Amino acid sequence: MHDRPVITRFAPSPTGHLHIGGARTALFCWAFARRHAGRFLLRIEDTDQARSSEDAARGILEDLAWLGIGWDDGPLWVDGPSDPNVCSGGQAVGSSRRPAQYGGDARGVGPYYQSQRRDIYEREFVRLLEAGLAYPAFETPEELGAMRKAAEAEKKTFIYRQRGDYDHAAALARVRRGEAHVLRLKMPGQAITVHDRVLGDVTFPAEELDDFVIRKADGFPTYHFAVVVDDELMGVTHVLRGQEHLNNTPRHIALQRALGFRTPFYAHMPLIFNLDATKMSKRDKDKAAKKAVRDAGIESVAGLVERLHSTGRQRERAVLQSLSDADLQVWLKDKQRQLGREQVGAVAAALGLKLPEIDVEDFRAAGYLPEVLCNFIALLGWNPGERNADGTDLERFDQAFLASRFDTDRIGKTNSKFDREKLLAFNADTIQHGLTDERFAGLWLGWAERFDEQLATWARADAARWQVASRAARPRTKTLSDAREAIGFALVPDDAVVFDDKAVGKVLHKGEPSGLVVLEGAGKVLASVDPWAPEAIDAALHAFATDRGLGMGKVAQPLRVAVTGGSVSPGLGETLALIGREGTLRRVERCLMECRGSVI
RNA sequence: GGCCCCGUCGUCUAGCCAGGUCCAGGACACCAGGUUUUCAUCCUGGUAACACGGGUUCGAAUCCCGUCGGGGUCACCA
Repeated sequence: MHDRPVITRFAPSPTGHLHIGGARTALFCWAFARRHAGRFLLRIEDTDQARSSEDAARGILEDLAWLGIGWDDGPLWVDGPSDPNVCSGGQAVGSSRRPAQYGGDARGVGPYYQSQRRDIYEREFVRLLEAGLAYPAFETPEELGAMRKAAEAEKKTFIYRQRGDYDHAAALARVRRGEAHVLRLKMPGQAITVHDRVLGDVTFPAEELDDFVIRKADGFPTYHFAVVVDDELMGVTHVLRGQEHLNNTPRHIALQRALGFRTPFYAHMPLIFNLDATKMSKRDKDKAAKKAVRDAGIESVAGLVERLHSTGRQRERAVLQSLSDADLQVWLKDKQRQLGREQVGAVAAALGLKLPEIDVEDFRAAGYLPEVLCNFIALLGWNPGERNADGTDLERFDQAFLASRFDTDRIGKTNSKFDREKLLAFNADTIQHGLTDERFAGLWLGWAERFDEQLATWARADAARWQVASRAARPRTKTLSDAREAIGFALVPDDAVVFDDKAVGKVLHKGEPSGLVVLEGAGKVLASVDPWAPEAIDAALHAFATDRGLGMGKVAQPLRVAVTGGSVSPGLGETLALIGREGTLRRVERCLMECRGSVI
């Protein structure tokens, strides 16, 4: 076993989007395989017929691909990320932006959907049954529930054991007659020790181990069974998974022994929680949205749509309108009731609410960069233990670094809390110091095309302007989604600029000469600036300021207020360039009129 | 409740396995200054932790035991 090539696997169940915790598990499995020149395998555990869906499976593949966590074996993925500028880590597809291709069945150990492997499981069930290592059990769920309750009444944990009068031949006969039944594994009655690479040896006493179900009444294998069989058949050597699985491991080992399989190496990773120590759950988003609607005192769909109107988002609008007032009421009153993902998103958009990010898709929509997200989650439970040249701890790294250093020996044992502030700082740092303007422009556009149609349209209308916008927004941007705020003034029609009273009072009406006087003079200078580009505009304005013996602030702020309505914007040259000469002059003119007309 | 895991600044962590160089280092956040045409960036400085109690030892954040605290798990879900 020690000389077998390393094979790790990530095995999500397709019941929803990829959770950030799952992403870390996948990343670690991927990194471990890379580090040991092995293979990383992806398997879809869809043995729960009721909850699994093909859509969810596809979504998970896409999330992984976006993160740059490519898999060697598994479902084929050739579409590639829909975002042409997406960063890819690890087995990078390179700067040529070819579509990524992951998966396939080079070793011939597929299929990788468990629902397609039922004949394989069946063979193994028969083996166990014939060897007397597994047996049919006929209790109904109701009966089991009663037994559990009875045990509880005695303050004991219910442990299922084979009945003393169990008769294998008779049981098999009942099965042949077609009686509903499950299959259970006969536990060996001895303590089982898990040799864990993170936690060390962990021993579970025999009394704690029950004869658990390995095949459900519907004929599907349980998770325990499928995972053990598939890991063996697919050659998995190292199982890295969350600590919540530790208690399952003795069962898996018992199963491996019964089936004559090898036991892989195990490494159970600590868990990730919210900052407030609650579990990171999809419900968090629904909760936040519900609270916001209640706090805003909104009771009808129309009330929500009205809020949305000002921001002009068509998609969210349609989503909201698909809701009825009755739906909304029921949702508001019932704590348990949850809205769909799209609906929650639309509600948040209407209220200008930032939803807590839980799934990979949430972080993507919020404008986090995939390589930053990977960097950050890698640090939750793992640390390279190296220093930078300046003596600080090395904590910023890319996937290539992870792939070259990652191992189980530096995985920590303690659970961690997900600090979004630090993630945000990482993201901001990468955007501001780790990207060129060109690359940022591409990433931002890719993001807009997926999440902000209005911005994307504006971007496509004028490529040169988009370059300026990117240059202006990048230094003030922490996530791709807030870059828009930095240049939002440019998307507003010239006559719709709203002048902030405070700003007007402070920079236009005060001073000697007053802001308005300076503004008028600056406007005249601007009329003849050529070319209309940031550098030329800045140069002209500096000359103007020097000429009048004014500090730059005295010139910049009145202009800023005149063209954006407020006192905050990117550099003045960029700000004016984005608005255009015509727009700038019109805005200055309009400001002069309005503010002189209403002298305070 | 049974079983299992864990316990260093508010948060992520380095240090622990091979006890002294640790009155505990870094990062994020926070606070105070500085640079700057606004904002952001950037620079400088600061506050802040070995859960508690016993051992072992010349010496313990590091080893042992106990207490307390947190988490996981107890399904025909994965």
